[in-house]
Amino acid sequence: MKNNIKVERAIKGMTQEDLANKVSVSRQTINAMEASKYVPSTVLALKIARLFGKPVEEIFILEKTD
Amino acid sequence: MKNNIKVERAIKGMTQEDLANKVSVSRQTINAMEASKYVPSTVLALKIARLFGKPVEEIFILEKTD
DNA sequence: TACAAATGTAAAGTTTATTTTACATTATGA
DNA sequence: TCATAATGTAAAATAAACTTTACATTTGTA
Repeated sequence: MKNNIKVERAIKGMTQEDLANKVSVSRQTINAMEASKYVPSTVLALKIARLFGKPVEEIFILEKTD
Repeated sequence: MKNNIKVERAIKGMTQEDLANKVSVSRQTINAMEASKYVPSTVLALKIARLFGKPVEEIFILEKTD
């Protein structure tokens, strides 16, 4: 699975820390997510999508290997 | 977070095991998810939503406590 | 009723998400 | 250039997802 968090965050002009605070996770979690180092929970995905005003499917994209 | 998996599964006429096989998890994982015993990963949520032909947000719903 | 399928549940184990702390590197603005 | 903000990264610890095995209960149906 890949994601567009970095792009959406840039559109909103937010830092990783800003986003982390808004969705109540650590900055490292955001950083690792942007680097696709792990798959976030559905709660986190829903919060991020809601914050960015886009559907989950537009931000998190399944890949063939998933 | 709550979810409508049980309802959507009934609409499709699938058993927990059917669904488990389709999204490559164990039947117990589906059973526990339906009982909201834990929050699934985003990959799993995307697979389930795709299978049901509905957006993630229609199947997984954030609550105030999230 | 009886049998089978479906569901519920539980415990132990493995894997993975997330936190915390800490430091190094990179960008940016005065 | 200097200072500071932002980002990258890493290791250790904790929490949570998910698996496997196993059994009990419920439900549908012949």
